[in-house]
Amino acid sequence: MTTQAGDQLAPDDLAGTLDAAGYRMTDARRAVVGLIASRDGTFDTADLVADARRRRVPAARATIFRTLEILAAVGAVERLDLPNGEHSYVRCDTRGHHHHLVCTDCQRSVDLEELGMTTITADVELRTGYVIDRHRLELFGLCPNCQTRLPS
Amino acid sequence: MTTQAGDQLAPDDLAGTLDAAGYRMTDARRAVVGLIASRDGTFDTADLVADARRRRVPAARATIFRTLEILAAVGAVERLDLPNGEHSYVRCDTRGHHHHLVCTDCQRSVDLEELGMTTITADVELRTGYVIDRHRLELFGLCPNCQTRLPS
DNA sequence: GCGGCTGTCGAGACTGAGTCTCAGTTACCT
DNA sequence: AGGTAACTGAGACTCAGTCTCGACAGCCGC
Repeated sequence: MTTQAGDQLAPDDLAGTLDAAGYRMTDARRAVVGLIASRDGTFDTADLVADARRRRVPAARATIFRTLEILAAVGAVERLDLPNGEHSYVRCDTRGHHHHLVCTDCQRSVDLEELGMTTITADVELRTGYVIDRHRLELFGLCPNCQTRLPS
Repeated sequence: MTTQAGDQLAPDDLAGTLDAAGYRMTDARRAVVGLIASRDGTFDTADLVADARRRRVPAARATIFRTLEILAAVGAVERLDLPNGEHSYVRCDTRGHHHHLVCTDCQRSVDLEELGMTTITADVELRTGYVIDRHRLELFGLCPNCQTRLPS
């Protein structure tokens, strides 16, 4: 049910996913996927651009943005908004509807499936008359590691 | 428990809130609060800037941004991220922890208190070992009005 | 294996939300 | 009423994200 942030967005799977969705597997895309795979936790576009430059990976800024957009579209990556207002991305190790629990210290993230939100949304629909078709839930806290590392 | 988006952020209450928090009540701030009060549903900074210009309200762009920041700090307004990635603000008719349910068509918003998230977060803590100290939950759907207005 | 069609790429210009600066103004305390 | 610190407006600035366009390279059919 939960997936550790370590096991992976296998680049090969992704190639298949992109292919199936009608996208070409190019060097630049492979490179960006590689950069993302080597990241732990959340990251933003500036991180990737810096990584690409540092590792002399062939991927221009615009391409990184474009690839991220595609990866988000196929659900390999998700855009999220940190509590501080910045927004960043996380790898999704899970496909389909899920949520993210992000460590506010080390940024490491865990995917969470099925949290019983349907009960809550049904209740809200009943109370308000709205028909709910989408929700965004993000959880933030300290991961076990950071808890021991940072004795509050 | 739910609060209709119609009854208000009374400007006077707000003056009190700002005062208590050590902020001065200036013409510009009163003006911005007025603009927000006359808005229904979510809005973004561009909306307010346009309103201010149209209504010849004395509030410069920078001041609108600054005031919005303060109002968010005192909880009179909340910044949220629409499903389309844009981000905007909503008036909070409720103080303290609550969530927003936003109509994806007319943008009208309803405040929701206590949705039983503690059960969920406790469960997640148990499963993951994280200590959760914050979450963001936003619900999107069609309000009763728009449901009848837009026979799908 | 080889064109050719088309999707993609890189580089850099562009856009626009949000921030910052600074000199002038104003709310509020005494 | 006067002093002071908070606030304001105007406009310069920043920087994430988008767009453009000529060059390039996957991938399909032959």
